[in-house]
Parts: sequence; C-alpha cells; structure tokens
Amino acid sequence: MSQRKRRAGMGTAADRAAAVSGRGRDRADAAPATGLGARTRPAAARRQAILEAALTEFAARGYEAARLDDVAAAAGVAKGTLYLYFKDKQALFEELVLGALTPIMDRIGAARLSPDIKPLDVIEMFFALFQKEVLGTPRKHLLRLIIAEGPRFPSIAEFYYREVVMRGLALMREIAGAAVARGEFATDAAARFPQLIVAPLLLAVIWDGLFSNIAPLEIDGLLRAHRDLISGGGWQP
Amino acid sequence: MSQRKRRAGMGTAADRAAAVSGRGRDRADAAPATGLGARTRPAAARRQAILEAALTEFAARGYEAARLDDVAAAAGVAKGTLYLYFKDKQALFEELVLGALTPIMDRIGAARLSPDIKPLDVIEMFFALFQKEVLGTPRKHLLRLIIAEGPRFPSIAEFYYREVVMRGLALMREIAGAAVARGEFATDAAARFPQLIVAPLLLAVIWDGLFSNIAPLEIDGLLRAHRDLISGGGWQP
DNA sequence: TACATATGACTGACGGGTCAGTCATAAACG
DNA sequence: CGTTTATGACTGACCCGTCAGTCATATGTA
Repeated sequence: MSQRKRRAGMGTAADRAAAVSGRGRDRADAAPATGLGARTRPAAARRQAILEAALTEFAARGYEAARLDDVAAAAGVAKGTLYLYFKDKQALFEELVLGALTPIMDRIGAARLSPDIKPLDVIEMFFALFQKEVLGTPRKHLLRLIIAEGPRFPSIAEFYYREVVMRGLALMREIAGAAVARGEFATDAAARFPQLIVAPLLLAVIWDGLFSNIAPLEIDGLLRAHRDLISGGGWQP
Repeated sequence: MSQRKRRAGMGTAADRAAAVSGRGRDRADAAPATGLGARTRPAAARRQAILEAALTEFAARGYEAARLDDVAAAAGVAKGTLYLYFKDKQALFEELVLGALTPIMDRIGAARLSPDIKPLDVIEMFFALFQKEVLGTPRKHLLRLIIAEGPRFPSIAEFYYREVVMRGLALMREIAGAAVARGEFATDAAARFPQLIVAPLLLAVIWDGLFSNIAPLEIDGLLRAHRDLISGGGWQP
C-alpha cells in the first residue's frame, strides 16, 4: 500500500502526453454559457491554469511548503484533477521549471550575432530582453526557485545547466570574443569568463526577491553601469 | 523528491552523530558506570553543537524539509534538548543565520580603507577574504540559504540587508569612489553601483551550490578577470 | 426528436505517513 | 535533599496521494 515510488528520472513525456490528449472535452468557446466551470475548458487550458497556479504557489512558499490543495484551489480545480495531469508534486514542479525556461533561451538564441551589429549592442539587447521577459514577469520567481531548490533537484540543476547556462554562456563568450577581436573591449576578461556578463542579472533577481520592498534596485542604471564596465569604461579603441 | 521514507536513509542519524566529532556520549570512559552522561559539557558547547548540526541539516535540505530529529541526532542530543536552547524551529534557523554573518562583516570592516593602499588591492583582499572565509567554508551554504529562504523570512532579509548588505555596499562604494578620485578606475560605474563589485561573488556561491559537480567554476580566474573589468582593463591612468 | 446507455473527466473525503513541539520521567548536579 | 538539565515516547495537526462515486457529454436506438 502506498508504495512510495523512488523514481529518479523526471516525469516521462509518455503519461503526460496521454493525459493531455484526452480529446473530447474542447469546444469550451462553443458552449461558454453553460456556466459551471467544470469540464468546460480544453484540457490544455486546464493544464496551463494548473501550471500558473503552481508557479504562484511554489514561488510564494518554496517547494516543500507549497500545498497542492492551494494549487488546486487557485487553479479552480479539484485536488484529484492535479493527478490527472501530473504524476505527483515533483513532476508538477519539474515540468513547471523545465517548461518555462526553454522558450526564453530560444528567443535569446534568436538574437544571434550578426557581423553588422556591434557586440555591445547585442549584449544590450540581451539585457533588455532579460529585463522584459524575466525580471518583468513572474518568471523571475522561477529563476529564484531554481537557485533555491536546485541543490535538492539534481535533475533540474543538470537540465538547467545544459539547456540554459551552457547555451547562454557560449553565446556570451562568442559575443565577447568578437568584441575583443574587433578591439571594442579593453580586456578579454568577459570573453574568458562570460559568467561576469550575467552575474549582475542574477544579482538583480535575488535583490528583487529579498530587498525589493526595503530598498528597490534601480536595474536600468545598474545594467547601464555594468555595460560600461564590460566595455572598459571610458576606454576607446 | 518526496523526501519521505526516513528508514531508507540507513542509520543516517547515528553515524552522523558519531562523525560530528565524537561528541554526545563522550566521556563514556570517564563515567562508564553511570551510563547516560547527560550534562557532561558546558551549555555553550551544546548550543554550538546544535547550531553546527542545524547548519548542516538546513543547508542540505532547506528550511522546511530539515527535520529537527536529525538535527538533534547529529548534535548528539535528544530532541527535547533543542527546545531548552531554542524556542522553536524558526528561532533556531534565525539565530543560525544571524549569528554567523556578523562576525564576517566585522572582519571585512576591519580591512578598512587606508590612504596608502591602492583601492584595487583592498578589493582584492576582500575577494580573498570572501573566498577563504565564505566559499571555503560551510558558510557558503548559509549565504545560499538566505537567498533561498529569505523571501519567506522578512525579518532575516531585513536584518541581512541592514547588517551585511548595506554595510558591505557602503564600504565598496567608498573604495570604488576613492579609486575613481585617484583616477585608477576607467569609469565610475562601480562607485555608483557597488553591487557590481560583489555580483560575481554571489554567482560563485550559486554556481557552487548548483553546478559544482557538473562543471566546477575556476573561481580564482573568475575573480581575477573581474578585477580587470572593475579597473577598466588595459586602461592606465 | 426523445429517450436510454456508455464514457471518462472530474470530484473531494479519507487513509496513512510525517514531524514539530510537549511533557512525564529520569539523571546530574550543588 | 531540591533544583536544574536532559530525555524520548507521544500527540495532534498537517498534507500528499488515492479511489469510489458523480455527472456532463457523447453515442446508440427507435
């Protein structure tokens, strides 16, 4: 009874796909007047509602303290329904974290390096994108969640490193390398340690989470100053 | 994760208690007949043992998932004893976090600015101190704990801001300001946003917690490169 | 169209494990 | 002795995951 499965790997796409594909249902738009919310929304929408509620809940309380009863309530769904869409609490959490990060990386990857744009401008665009798409949205909480819970979710940490950190740093390194080659940066520091380029973004996320209501951080100014540092200040080629 | 299933751990508590340094039960030889040698060490030492065990436990599991039974076992003490020294779990956690940070700040404050030392050298000393006293010790876990749990412990966040962040940033700002005045920095970016000086340290702590066993970070190199950035690279006054 | 039957998405009360905190008891002191 | 300190079994609340039952909708029948 209640054999707690160990399950090391993360949720399989298999059962998830099975749950999602529960066709039928749909046509919510066709019969919106029916009233009772139950069974009126497409399955995908319910999934989405659950994920959004889960983000709020996990962000506010952390993984352990988040209660699935609250997630269900916030999603306008019964507790049991959660288990139709997600295997268990951990699967819900992992899917939440994993699913919300790759889209950003794809958009960032799109802002690729082109020979006619100054590297510093690409970095500036990257900062702007990060500000708009992460710091300006609930996604910032996701980032904090990864920092907070990552050590206890090796699978998430690994995924995050592979899909986000490695790719992002490679891009930064490429950009910085080009800038150094063009003689636009005063030192190759940023090219050797692209982590230095993103460090202030991390700081901004953390600051926001901890001190935003004690001493808000002027992020625009911070990032502009950081850009000055990266390029070498008043230094000109 | 569902960290349930305690039994599985296999004598976690026991060997940990033994490993911690032969405390608890010690003096068994001195008072073998009496058996349970409860009150054998000064109260202060017990407190310390509990705090150390708590650090290990909280760092490994996070606040919510940390179990006081394990803390007690690791400290070589009965559960009830914890409550003789600390009001409750939260008080233990807060005292742990609060008590371990001020000493560092004091030491950092001591490395004060003197007119005959180059500001960049002060920063370098600060980095070295941070590396040795934080990154090189279990204290780094404390920093991660604050980042992770801070949002849910406003009192800790506030204390941390007042006692550590504000003081630290003021010092950094002072140093950077002096460097700018002396014409040793290429830009006043670091003086206006001293957060930029410490951002890579934060990154190092987080990286260590998340990716140290996937892709270790070469911290010496990172910080040296960062110092180059701060000063303005190849730029010379 | 009207009615009967089938389906399965959804529900929510409940079982059972877990763990923070308590307290009656015991040991160590002075 | 009485007092102080320590113990660990115990309790009660809490919450994850389950499952027997419900009911909106779809399908079958005439």
